[in-house]
Amino acid sequence: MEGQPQKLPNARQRSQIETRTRLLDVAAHLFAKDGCNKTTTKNLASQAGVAVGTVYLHFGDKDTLLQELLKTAISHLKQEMGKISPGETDGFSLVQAKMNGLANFARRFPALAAVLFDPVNLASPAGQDAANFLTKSQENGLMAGISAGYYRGDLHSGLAARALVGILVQILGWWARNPQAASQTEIVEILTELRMNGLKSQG
Amino acid sequence: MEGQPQKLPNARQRSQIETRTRLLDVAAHLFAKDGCNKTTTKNLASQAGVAVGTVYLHFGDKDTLLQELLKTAISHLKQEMGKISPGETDGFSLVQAKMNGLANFARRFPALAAVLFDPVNLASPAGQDAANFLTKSQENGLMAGISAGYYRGDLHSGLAARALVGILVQILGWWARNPQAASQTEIVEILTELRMNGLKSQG
Amino acid sequence: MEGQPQKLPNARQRSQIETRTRLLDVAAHLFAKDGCNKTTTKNLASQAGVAVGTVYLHFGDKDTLLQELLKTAISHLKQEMGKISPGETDGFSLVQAKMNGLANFARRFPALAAVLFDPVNLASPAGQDAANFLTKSQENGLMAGISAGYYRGDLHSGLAARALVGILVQILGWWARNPQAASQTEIVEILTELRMNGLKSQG
Amino acid sequence: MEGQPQKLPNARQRSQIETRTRLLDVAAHLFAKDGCNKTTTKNLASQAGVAVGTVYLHFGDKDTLLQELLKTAISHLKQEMGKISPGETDGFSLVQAKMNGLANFARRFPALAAVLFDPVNLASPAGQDAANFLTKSQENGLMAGISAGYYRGDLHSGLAARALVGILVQILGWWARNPQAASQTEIVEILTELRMNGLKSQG
DNA sequence: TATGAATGAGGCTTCATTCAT
DNA sequence: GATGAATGAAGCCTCATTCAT
Repeated sequence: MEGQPQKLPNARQRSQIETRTRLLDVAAHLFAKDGCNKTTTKNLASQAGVAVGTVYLHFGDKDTLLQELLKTAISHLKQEMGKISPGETDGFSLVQAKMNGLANFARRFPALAAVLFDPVNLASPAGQDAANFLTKSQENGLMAGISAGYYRGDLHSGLAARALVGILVQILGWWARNPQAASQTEIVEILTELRMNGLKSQG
Repeated sequence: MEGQPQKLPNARQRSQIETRTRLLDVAAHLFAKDGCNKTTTKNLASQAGVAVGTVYLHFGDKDTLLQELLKTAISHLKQEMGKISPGETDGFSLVQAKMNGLANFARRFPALAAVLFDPVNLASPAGQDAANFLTKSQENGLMAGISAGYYRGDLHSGLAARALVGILVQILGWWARNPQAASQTEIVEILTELRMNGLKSQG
Repeated sequence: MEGQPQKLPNARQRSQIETRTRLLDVAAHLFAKDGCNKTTTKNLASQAGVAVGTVYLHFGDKDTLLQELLKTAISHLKQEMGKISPGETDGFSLVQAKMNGLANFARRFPALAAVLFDPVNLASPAGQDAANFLTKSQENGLMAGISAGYYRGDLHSGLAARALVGILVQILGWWARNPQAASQTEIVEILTELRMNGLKSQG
Repeated sequence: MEGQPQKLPNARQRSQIETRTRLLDVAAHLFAKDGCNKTTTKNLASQAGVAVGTVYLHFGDKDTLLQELLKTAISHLKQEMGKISPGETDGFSLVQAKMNGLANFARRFPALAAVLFDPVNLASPAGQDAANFLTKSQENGLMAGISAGYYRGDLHSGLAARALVGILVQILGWWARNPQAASQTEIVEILTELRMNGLKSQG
């Protein structure tokens, strides 16, 4: 090995443990850019500097790779949401903090966010868990808000949760792909306002 | 002749326009059920009781067929929206009427609605027009509302329009596929409320 | 009929007997421009202002249509060659007269010439007759020339005939498609010279 | 293992380069026999003992495969022509040597010659390079001959080159497909004679 | 672990031809 | 004779996946 001429670092030169990580990383970026369906495993492999077979060695199939990606995304999202001060109990502040957590996730992991907030992925079999998590956590938040009196008691929480996920997918998925198109403040503001006050003027 | 076994009347016996209509109808249902990408032209043709070539005779290619479908959907949607009484000027009532128009469309043309409110279709080249129409009409509504003072003047209308489209796609697309899962009243209510008051309790 | 509004003359308005002629004419031009294989029967029919079925009514299939075209071409060619004065007995003058006859044909019927001198057509089953005619007539001319002492007695006439056909296909087929690129005089000269003296300088 | 039935070594056991070579070889023979258009990729693959995908793995598409074939043919042809003694300066001998080089190529690589001297291929987009090479090299030879005084100064070299290519396509293309129908001597003789003296008797 | 040539089912599209009107 | 919607075999190409090295 020491006799080898200098090369750009490729898969062999890097730690094997890194391979899996790099594959996930490259996959996140390609899936974010072109979508999972339009990203071929061959392209993914070559971008990652490994052979196609290696992808299958690590993930079994493309679907599992997507699942892993979504799992990772959810994990980072949870971590971000976990940073919210538990003292936050005021309705508006709490929602704002949550929306900020979501936006933080999208800003820090734009590729993962683009993959997570991609309706195609959420609708695929591999995305069931992620979709359920998003819907459930929205629904839980809503139900907690109802219990606490922040939200109307007659709210159809399932339906509302669905709508909220739609907003997140549309806004955060877009923002993750176009971070320069809006500031985090704007994103958090629209998400919070829409949830708390709708669009109506504060008359 | 009398000895011949009964034959189903084949496509050649049916009129051209009937075939085209049937193809659009079958395509709408298949695209609604499985998505455009997972619907093969062969399957579409056989479900419609015609040969593959017939699909291409009528639509040139799959993309054009999708476009036709979306055009039809938009046309029905516009028609439904056109029924709104022009006297409706009150903010809440107007929004409610609009949401009801959308829901009417989804109820009356569930397959077309499922195709129209499918993010994959809206993101495809064939869906550009439809996507633009949806976004523009949301944005126009928002700007009219701002002018009329119903909505906050500092609303980032592009961002808000995006969010609203996300809600429609999520709620109406889902409802079109699962009409039994919610009543039209519930759908209209959540759409209207979310837009006018957000989710917070009317305290 | 008299009550009909004026229309561009289409198949119905023209004599039915003309239909066949028009089909042959349009086919000649399309085959000349794009080749037989790239000309679809649908396109042919629409250019001729008739329905696809009509093509099949008149010619049975595409191959037969090509055959008819080649037959017509050969017929015109023969007619042109028949104009050569039977008194022409001198070797050079005779060849020149023949080459001029060929060039006349190509000039007067450029589309037919382009179809006839198209190697793809000559190689197709439908072109066997035409190919044989061309080769045979070249060979006959050569053998006559040999008998008359104008050509070398040890000439491999089959081989030479093949070469001559190659020249005709290449030169006349090209000229038929690009009549402006060379004058008839130049065409006749090169064909005659090549045959009589080769390319060698007259030293 | 010993219980396993004997298997033909499949493509996977063979080296990449071997497969590519075999594909080119089989393609050359099929294209020579039936023409490129009538050779299906499926048939090509099965004749080569590989799956369809393998063809596309190696060549991207059918056109590129044809190009490779033509490139190879030109390369062999150039090699053959390169063997001509540079001392050959006499007009007749030089032409004879060149014609012999061409015939050597056709004799040694009959399939490639049949593909190269196929007017359909030369007219296709993939054949542009090859067609240009053939025409150009004929034209160069002619212009050199004119300079050296071997050919008439008033020769329309573009037209003459066209005629010469026509002869080569017709004679060598045919001979490559029917090697038994004429001896190399005959081929070289007719090509040389036609070019140097035409067909007339040496009176 | 890693490789990457090979696989082959399956998708989209074309077009010569038919046949009921 | 004429029509033209319909047919369907067949072609080209893609890409997730496998497996011998």
